Amino acid sequence: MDSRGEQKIIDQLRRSRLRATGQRLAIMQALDESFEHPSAEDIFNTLRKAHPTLSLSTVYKTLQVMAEMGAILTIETGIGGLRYDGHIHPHHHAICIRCGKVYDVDFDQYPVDLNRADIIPNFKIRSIKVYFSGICAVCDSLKGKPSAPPAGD
Amino acid sequence: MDSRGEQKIIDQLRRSRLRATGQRLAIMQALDESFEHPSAEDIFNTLRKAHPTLSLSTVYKTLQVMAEMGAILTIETGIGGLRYDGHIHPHHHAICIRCGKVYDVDFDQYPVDLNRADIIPNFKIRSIKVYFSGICAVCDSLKGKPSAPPAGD
DNA sequence: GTGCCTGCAAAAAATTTGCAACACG
DNA sequence: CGTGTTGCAAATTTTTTGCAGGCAC
Repeated sequence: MDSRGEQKIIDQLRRSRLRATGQRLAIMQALDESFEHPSAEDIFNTLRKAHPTLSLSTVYKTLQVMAEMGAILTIETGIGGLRYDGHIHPHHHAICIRCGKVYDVDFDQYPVDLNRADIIPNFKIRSIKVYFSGICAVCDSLKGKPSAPPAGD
Repeated sequence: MDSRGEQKIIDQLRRSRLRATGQRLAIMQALDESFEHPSAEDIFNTLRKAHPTLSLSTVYKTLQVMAEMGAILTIETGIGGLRYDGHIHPHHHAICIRCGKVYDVDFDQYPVDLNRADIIPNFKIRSIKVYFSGICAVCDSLKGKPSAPPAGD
């Protein structure tokens, strides 16, 4: 493992007084290489061949720690559990409410103001998330129209 | 129950070819009257006195149906489960990642373009959600700084 | 009446926790 | 070597499902 940011991750962990363990580097690398917005279980399954002793609960704990550090992003799909994104440059996500797949949306395609620390008095904003929720092309081609006109949710 | 929109809700259900049952009206009314962004269980607990036979699974099913109709909004907090909002005028949400409380943010305070059906080719957008995630005033006053500088998540 | 809905209980899914053994620094 | 981490299993939390009876239309 020596994806573009191994040392950067180690430094980031150290700065947070956390140890740079093999599990953490493996999980970070898996996220770095995936563009599928994997769940904790996805990551676990990806890594279990190369790391047979890795446990699912370690994956959960590690993802939590990294999200708290700001090293990765969490994506709430509203379908099933949380998903994770190792690519933290500003961008948005489009989530299919039928199949749960998550697509990236360029920030430049839908720019928003990221420096608005004062939206709510005394609320310390750590991130602004924009989700486009709807039906993806694949699902839309599979089924007919829903009974009610799409809106909300 | 005759909050401002009982008949409107019945019509909305009918339009979706759904039956207007007492449970559905009660749940809708509870959402209409709450500004706490309740969870399914919150709603269940609110209604159980007046509706002793109401079941939690009915609450889940009803909320799901209403979200699909676009009659209510779902809020993914990333902490615990889904939360619901009966007030569907355009607005955003700020979520405290420590206590899970959800605050409303005026749309005018942070306007975004809601008519961008073309962000992703062939993706049918049903809603655009903007979440501000961070630490609310109450939680911030309770604890000192975290070990790492806030960012991401 | 007919078929959609509900309630109940049980199952599934998603995540957290306690604790002894282990390894990073 | 001491303390943060891990792995394992069990516990929680959140949501879904199957099915018989009930109610809206």
